[in-house]
Amino acid sequence: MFEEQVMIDEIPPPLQFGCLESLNNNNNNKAFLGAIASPPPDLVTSSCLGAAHQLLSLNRSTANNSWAWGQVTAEDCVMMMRVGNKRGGDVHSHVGLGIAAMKMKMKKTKVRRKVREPRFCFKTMSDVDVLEDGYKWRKYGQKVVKNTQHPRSYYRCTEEKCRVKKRVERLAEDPRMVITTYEGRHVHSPSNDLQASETTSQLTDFLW
DNA sequence: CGTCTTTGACCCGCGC
DNA sequence: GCGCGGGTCAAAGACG
Repeated sequence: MFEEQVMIDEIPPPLQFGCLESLNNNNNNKAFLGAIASPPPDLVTSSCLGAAHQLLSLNRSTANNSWAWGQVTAEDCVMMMRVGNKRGGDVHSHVGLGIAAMKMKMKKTKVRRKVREPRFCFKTMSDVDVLEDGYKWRKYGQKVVKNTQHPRSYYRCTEEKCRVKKRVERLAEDPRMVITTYEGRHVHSPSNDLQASETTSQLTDFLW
């Protein structure tokens, strides 16, 4: 689940993060999650500035269907995330939330490295592959990945100038689980009515 | 007719 | 250098 992106030479102390919002998705078939925490200062000043706040981690609390405060390790600096879900009739239940732990590696030598967009992923149990997240996506590719039975789909945000992408694939071990990986950050607000109808839409500014 | 999906080809990074 | 595999492109087709 964790994606190795870049490494950190110095391991900062664990960071605290908290849940910004949590709704039971039985509530009108909508569920939003959000979490935020500060990136390690040394990352912000690094040449990997864009990636300094892309580390995500979230732990599900026990039985009350909410997202609890948790501790982020050096690898798991949480900035923010948002998971939207609005599809009448479809059954989605967020049973787990993964992290694309963006680990920054600041090599002492000058190694040219492709700058990667912020990226995170999460796992959702769902009948449908593409979860409604408030943004409009255009599919631009599909690929069968080795050692998996299910193809991986590639989507790009349809908004002009927005370069956010997402990958959607099903877990090989459990086809009921959908793994969605977002890459990049939206430069605009969600496009559909999901946000407008959301009672806690004031959080949207925080979230992508 | 415009928009979106499909799908084979192509590109490129990485490991050997 | 070569082959493999993941990611992207783009033409063609489907659909509303």
